[in-house]
Amino acid sequence: MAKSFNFSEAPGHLIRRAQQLAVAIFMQETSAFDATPVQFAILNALMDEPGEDQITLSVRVAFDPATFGSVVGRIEAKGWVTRKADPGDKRRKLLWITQEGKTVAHGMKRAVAKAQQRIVSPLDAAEREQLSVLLGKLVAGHEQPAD
Amino acid sequence: MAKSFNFSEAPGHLIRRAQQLAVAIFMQETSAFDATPVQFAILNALMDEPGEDQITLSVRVAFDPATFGSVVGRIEAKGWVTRKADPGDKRRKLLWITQEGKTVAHGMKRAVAKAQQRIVSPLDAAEREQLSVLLGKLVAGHEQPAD
DNA sequence: TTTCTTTGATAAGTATACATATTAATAAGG
DNA sequence: CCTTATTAATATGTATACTTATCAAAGAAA
Repeated sequence: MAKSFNFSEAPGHLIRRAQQLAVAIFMQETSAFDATPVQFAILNALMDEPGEDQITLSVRVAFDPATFGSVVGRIEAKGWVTRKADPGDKRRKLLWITQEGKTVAHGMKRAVAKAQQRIVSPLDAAEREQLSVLLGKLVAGHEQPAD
Repeated sequence: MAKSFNFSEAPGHLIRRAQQLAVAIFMQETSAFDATPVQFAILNALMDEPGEDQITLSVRVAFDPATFGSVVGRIEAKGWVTRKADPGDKRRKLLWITQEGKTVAHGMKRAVAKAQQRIVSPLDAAEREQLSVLLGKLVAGHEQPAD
């Protein structure tokens, strides 16, 4: 006991376990749709900000830009989004959600909301609020500093 | 605003962001070693329970058994662990940490501990405790039930 | 303008995560 | 004892995540 690192109580381990659970629950609740959490997040973001370029959007949803392109390629292949070169800056590719993409995203909303509820279902209302605040503070605290 | 799902405040998103941060910080702090969080976790677990089989160990550290084998393959290639068939049950492969593996795991301990501290550094002592309790309750609450 | 730097995007390579299928071996039932 | 069900492990295929490299297009500086 003394020699090894106390793994199971480390914040990193708990966070990783929580992430596992969150993804698993999301996939269960949205199994009727052929979309991953990442794919839903992109569709969802594009409903608010149609015509955004990939980098800007990836930063906003906190996804790795390098991975982002391949994810977009997949949902583009499904016909949910369209990529168009920006006439003003030929480096940029602007993203637009299609009608079909909107239908999918809209159809998933209820299932996603239920998944989010299920994730925190072991906690009571006060605890859920606490957890959100703490995680929000944790994430925000690491955002700016070059730490 | 009304049409899209409020992504950024959803527990799933906050958990995912926290996980991103936790891994990034772990990798920064342990950059002097050629090991990932998963690889360290396996080495660490094997110091407590040498001679365990892969499935048992993967369950204990909450890793996917299918992925586990390939991870073990990589740290075996580095000479940190050894796989030996169980004479009593030829299906099972028992894992042993090598002296070299122990040296690596021991050398990483301080860096890993620092990483864990940095992860929760935006929170004060009371908040860290709260977060651990809440995440622990959340994870535990999803463990048994077939939900 | 010409060169230097930055930037959007993609490509390549490694490491996970997980579902599903397969194989070999063991356990259970009849 | 033999057929069936389970189980440990591996293999396959898809989907991320992130690093580094590369390319082309902009922008800035000289």
